[in-house]
Amino acid sequence: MTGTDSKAQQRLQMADIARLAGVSTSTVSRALSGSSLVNDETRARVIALARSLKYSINIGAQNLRLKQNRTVGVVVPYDAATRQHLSDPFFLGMLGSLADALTEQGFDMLISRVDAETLDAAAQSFDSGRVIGIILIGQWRHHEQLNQLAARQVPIVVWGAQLPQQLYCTVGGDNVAGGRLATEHLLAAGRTRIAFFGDAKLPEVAQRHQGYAQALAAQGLAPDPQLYVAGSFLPQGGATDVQELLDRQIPFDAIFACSDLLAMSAISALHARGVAVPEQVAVVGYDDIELAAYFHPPLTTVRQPIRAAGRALVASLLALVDGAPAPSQQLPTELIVRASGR
Amino acid sequence: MTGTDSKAQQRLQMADIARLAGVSTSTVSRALSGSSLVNDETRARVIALARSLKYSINIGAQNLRLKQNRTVGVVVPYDAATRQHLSDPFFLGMLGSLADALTEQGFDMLISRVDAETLDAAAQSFDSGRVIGIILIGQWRHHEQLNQLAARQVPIVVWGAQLPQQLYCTVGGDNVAGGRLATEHLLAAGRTRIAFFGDAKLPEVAQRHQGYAQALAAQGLAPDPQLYVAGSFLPQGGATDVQELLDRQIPFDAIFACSDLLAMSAISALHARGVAVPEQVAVVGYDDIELAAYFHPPLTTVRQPIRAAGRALVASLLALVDGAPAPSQQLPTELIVRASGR
DNA sequence: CTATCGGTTGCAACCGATTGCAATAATTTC
DNA sequence: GAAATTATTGCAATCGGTTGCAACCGATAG
Repeated sequence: MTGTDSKAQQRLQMADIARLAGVSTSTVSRALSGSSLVNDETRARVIALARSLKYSINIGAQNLRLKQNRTVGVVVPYDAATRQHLSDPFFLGMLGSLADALTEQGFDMLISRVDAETLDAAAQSFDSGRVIGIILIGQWRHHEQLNQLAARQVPIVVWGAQLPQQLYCTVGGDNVAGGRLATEHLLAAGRTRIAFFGDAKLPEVAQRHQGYAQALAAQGLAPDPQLYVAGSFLPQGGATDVQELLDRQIPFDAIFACSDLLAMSAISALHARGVAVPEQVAVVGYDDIELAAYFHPPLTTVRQPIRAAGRALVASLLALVDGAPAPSQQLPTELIVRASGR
Repeated sequence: MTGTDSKAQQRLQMADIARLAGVSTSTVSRALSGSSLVNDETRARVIALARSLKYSINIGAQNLRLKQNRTVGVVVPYDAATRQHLSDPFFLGMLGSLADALTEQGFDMLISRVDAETLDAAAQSFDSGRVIGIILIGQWRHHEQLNQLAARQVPIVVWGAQLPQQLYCTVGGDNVAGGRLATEHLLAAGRTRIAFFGDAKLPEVAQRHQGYAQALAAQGLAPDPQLYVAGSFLPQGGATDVQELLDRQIPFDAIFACSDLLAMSAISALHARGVAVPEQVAVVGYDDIELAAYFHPPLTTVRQPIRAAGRALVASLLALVDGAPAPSQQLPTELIVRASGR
């Protein structure tokens, strides 16, 4: 049996402290909450006793009575069909940043991996009063479901792209600008056949592609559909994408990859085929994960503002919970120039 | 204000469903829990009503009444001094694996980042009844504190190395074997000056070093202290380690790095200095993160059994919670041979 | 010596669920 | 047709805290 019930071992509770201190639970409660309605001497005695016994107030009971809650749900959708992890270090960074921002505000973080197809299940933790709101990392293709949740008044903030007719609040990087910056950099390096790696069915990628197209257009170039490769976000994605281009003998002199992982595996595949990076093919990634600077060659990439993102997501969610409006926002992205994109 | 209190918007509760269905809360409770004490027709009506209103039982209240709890705390210690993330993808993998294992068993996962120095704070979520037990990733140097928690009967399972006089339960890879496998592989490739990258103050690393020494000894070699470099686990760690060896002009023809991240950044630094990998210096990593296979050159590494680890950690914790003994265990590690170690 | 007052404390109701037990209605048995 | 049995349902206590209100204390004032 999965032992979740009481079991023999009694947990210490307020009544125990009260008995040992020779006062009522009311007094203990007041003493521990710092109410001015208790004698200083009594308070000191109670607090000392509680501390020495490592007594800690039962948060469940307290929340129930006070109708409050300081837990936020963080949902990471995953693809149940392939049972694949979101193995991108970018996600860990985001998770860490959220954890920092939430801790800073005194909130706990309940993580759930939710089958991307039944996103509705995520809201259950809200309906059951488990969490006061939900932060969702990775909007993927669930625009419609997210709208429904928002319409149901579920406080929810999503990391991703801002879309038309969107009822929910998003916080995201400026993907169009990111795509433009990356592409402009490659163009400035004299590259013209720039391959685009990323699945434009995902809103964020679509926006990056838009920036890519803008930058090309500014040089009087049109995106070549042959250079668009909608590989997956899996690590091996970049490698298979490269292979596809080479196999189909499509000439290219640069790659803009929609994640650093993609860029790294692409570079690795190029090396394996004897193609020099950046001499023959320049590569720009996206995210600026920590390893990017220590890759070979060091990765030129578009930095996502992870720390700011965590704070912004949390701030927006708390605003929503308070009934305040939380407008979607875009955080600035920045091109980090290293060797791979030259 | 951080909006955590009730607010105007009333949450639906059982009494509401009861009123709308024209029955008492007792009946609603029984209907929803599938008790045989309600008329089938009534149950159907109540369930339909609850579903259509998206009513979900308040878990806090239910837990209080039933004295149960299906939440597990996952603690990731971090270094408050440097405020640095654990940016290793290995951690994300572990987190994902834990999430899977816990979800499978119907448990929720509460994540906290705890200042590594005040690990005791982690136990607070247990003392307050928030979680039924704690899984800690990364034992670092907190052996003593962990022992104290275990002595206090806090159900806790740690991912890490098994140490003498240890009161708490650990689940870990077989680090000695891992270190031995890696080193044997390098020796078999004809390397003899094998540098060791990793801080042996960490128990897991110490064991890997032990395996390393064993493998050397089997060939009649002794570890050269000059080849031991206790760099940090940060991504740039490998780079600085390499630099140190080169600067001090210590000859070496191989590196055994205690994480793939370390290995990758070391390789990258070697490339930058014009040292060919694996021709001049062979490198073996540790963890087998997903990117390892797509690195250039593809990384030879010791695979940590992440999926099994998640399941084992959860199983041990649940055993502990049930009052059953949970012996520490070591999971087998495996050498994954790719190009970097040849 | 009694009324008043500020400082402390405890009683009891309540948060939203669950469940033993009693009450009621429906059904069976004699 | 009355008694006994069974099927449903609701009442009220309970989980571990919090808090309005009343009670109590010694002390000061009149």
